[in-house]
Amino acid sequence: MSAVSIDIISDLEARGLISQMTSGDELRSFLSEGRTLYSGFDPTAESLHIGNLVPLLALRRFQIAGHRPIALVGGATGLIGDPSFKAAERQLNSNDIVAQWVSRLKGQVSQFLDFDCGKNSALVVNNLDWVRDLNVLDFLRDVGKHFSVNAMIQKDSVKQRLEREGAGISFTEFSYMILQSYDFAELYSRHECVLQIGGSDQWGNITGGIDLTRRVHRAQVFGLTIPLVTKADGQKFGKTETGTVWLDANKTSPYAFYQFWLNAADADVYTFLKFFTFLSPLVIAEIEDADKSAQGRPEAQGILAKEVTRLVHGAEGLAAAERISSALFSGDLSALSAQDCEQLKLDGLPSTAVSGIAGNIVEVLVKTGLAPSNKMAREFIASGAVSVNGKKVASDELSLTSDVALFGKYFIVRRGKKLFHLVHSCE
RNA sequence: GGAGGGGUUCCCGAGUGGCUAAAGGGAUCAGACUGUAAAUCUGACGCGCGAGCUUCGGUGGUUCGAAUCCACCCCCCUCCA
Repeated sequence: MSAVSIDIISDLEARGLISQMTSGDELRSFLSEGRTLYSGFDPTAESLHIGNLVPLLALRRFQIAGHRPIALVGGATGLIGDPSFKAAERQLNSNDIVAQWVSRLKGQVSQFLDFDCGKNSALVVNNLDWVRDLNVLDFLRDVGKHFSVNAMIQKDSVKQRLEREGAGISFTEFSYMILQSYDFAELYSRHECVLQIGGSDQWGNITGGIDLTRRVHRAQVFGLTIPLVTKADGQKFGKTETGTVWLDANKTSPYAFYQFWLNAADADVYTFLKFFTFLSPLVIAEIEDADKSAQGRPEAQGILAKEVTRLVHGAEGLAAAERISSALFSGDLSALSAQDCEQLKLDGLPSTAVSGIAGNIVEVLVKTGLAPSNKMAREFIASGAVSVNGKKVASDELSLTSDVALFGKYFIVRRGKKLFHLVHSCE
């Protein structure tokens, strides 16, 4: 491979994306030529979530810098379950389910990488392809022999499971590290893959792979980990009231996705820009300076939401998200066309179909989940928190009838500042 | 196996016969202020329009009346063996 122009390590450093790496200076000079690297994604759900985005985008960053990324989908490791820093043993998923998830993740992972750019075109692989036919005796003799249990039980990632009483760890999960290590060695011999990246919880598994590759192939390979995304207020990143923020548009709509980023705290937003966008650290610093000297609303959240939504859901997904957002939050729903209303539903605004007359506002609030009970619904109305089609609801007696509907059939019900629900009659 | 302590509304945690749907704090939600922020302030926070109804590990009991007393059972923690 040829020399590369971008010093990827410096870029990652400037973004705060490096947690740990093996032999730093050596790795840096090693990367002055185009190399092959990989990161793994285990199928633990039917979709990746925004936490997976950081290593995924890191692969992309390496690719842009001239290296060849391999996205490994863990069809084999996903059958075992990574115990790293997990408090308890995991439930095994069936072969069918995992296989299904693997094919979904392959698709998702692929949208972030370039598969047609010459020498550093990306690759997607499935470790089941080389683990499936491994036989137990060969595995124990050829691979297992290189691992010292004494060393394995020293790893931080499994320590609490070994020490905490009541938790425990099965042999199955304990073997996970070996399996992942084997991947690295295998990718080295198959594709000259010399670097593995991953979240900081993967350090133990990565160093395991480095050791194995050295022993089996007498080759030096490297590892680099990325910090976990944390929030300034100490809360867990990537969750909302409704749960995990997924990359799959069917699980988290582009609108909801966009809103998630738009609501990033000031204390987090510049870090997120560095982590989740390809804007240069310099540009991000400029944005930060501008926001600081200006008063009022900062620009950063808007830029972040725009960039990440476009990255994950494309220009169309972004357009939909922006359109819905401005319609809902401007309060002026009169600008919406009948088609827009239909579109809102498709774009992922939570919606409920009702037959005939939608009914009393209290019932509607409960039915749509905007209020947990009639009592609460009345309280929300009394405190002026509810509006229908942009008009504040003044009485519990309001009925949603066609004469107050948009285009005779749509009601955009709002509770509080940011919660919307589309009610539409279905005939 | 022996001795002690405990299980209260989402969480922590008061409450030891009526004034207790149950103090206080946290979380959450709403309103005001703002930037669809933060901080702050106000309010709500079992269900019911309401009279009222259902809650305090479980099941029975005492009582006009129990989260509070009694019996048995289940679970958790500490100390001893």
